Amino acid sequence: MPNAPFLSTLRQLAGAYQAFEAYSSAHIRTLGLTPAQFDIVATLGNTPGMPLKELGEKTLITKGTLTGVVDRLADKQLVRRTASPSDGRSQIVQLTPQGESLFARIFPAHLAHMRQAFDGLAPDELAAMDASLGRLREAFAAARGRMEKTA
Amino acid sequence: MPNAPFLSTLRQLAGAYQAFEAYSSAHIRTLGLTPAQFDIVATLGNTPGMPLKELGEKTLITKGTLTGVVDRLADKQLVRRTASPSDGRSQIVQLTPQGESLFARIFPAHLAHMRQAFDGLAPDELAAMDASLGRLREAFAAARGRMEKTA
DNA sequence: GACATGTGGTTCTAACTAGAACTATTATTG
DNA sequence: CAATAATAGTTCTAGTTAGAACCACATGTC
Repeated sequence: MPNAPFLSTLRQLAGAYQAFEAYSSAHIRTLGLTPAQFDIVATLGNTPGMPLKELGEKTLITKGTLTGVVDRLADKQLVRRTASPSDGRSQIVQLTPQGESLFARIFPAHLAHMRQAFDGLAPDELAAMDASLGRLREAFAAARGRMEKTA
Repeated sequence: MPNAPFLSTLRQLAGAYQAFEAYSSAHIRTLGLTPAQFDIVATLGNTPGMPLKELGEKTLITKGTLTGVVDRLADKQLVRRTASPSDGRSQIVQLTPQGESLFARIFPAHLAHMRQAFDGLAPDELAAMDASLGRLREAFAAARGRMEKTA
């Protein structure tokens, strides 16, 4: 076990993410959305809309999944699809008026809820976490790049 | 945006976890298992087996999900359920011989694969990440505790 | 020992998930 | 400009996911 110290880091990463997810999504569900749906509403808020492709990049949701999530939001009248004028393949997604008003109501509430979790953490500690996590992501991305080259 | 520095930390956390998941699961799939299935085989490896409850705690998989994942592993003859002698409600899960041999084959391979991602990271940097992630998880767990008390 | 309460697992539902195959449109290249 | 390759979305499949309702066994209390 001690000969693989990075395993501990992986467990911590999974544990921290899981704790975040549990804390965040419990609140989001009380607001009537799933985490993925909230993610999309939050990303579209205060924007004129964007193509599905861009939405997928920002929310880290892959395109096959995204179609279904957007479908359900459209069923709820929170979101609308329109054809892109510049690209015949592309669909622009934007909030409907109902979507906008939901965003205005729940986004600040969720922000406040998340802020509470950070109460005990000092700003410089946050900055250190930011940096650590960034390097961790870089490491995985770089390793993935090496892998794909080999394969 | 700058008035909520913790949002950046959340994005980094999600991004780092996603990158880890993508890197890890791409490899696991080439080994013929899903990430959840690998998690269970890895947890049961080198143990005499354990109740579903304990397996769920170690893998962070909730019990409703766990039943299905174990079912599929049992279908593949990698895992076996036996009734607990001490508790009539409890099911002990353990690797079959095929499961043991699969574990012996793929676990070291996956460990080596993961180790590559940490190539560029210094040991003290790893230790710092460990500590940061631990505090982050604590913060969410504490906040969740406060939430449940209020609700 | 009856009765209330708690706990381990399963089942059910609705949703998310990645990945692969597919369609339609756009870009590239000879 | 025709053939080819690339890209945006959708569809399909198999699996994971959380949460709630449920069942059977276990533990507490009186």
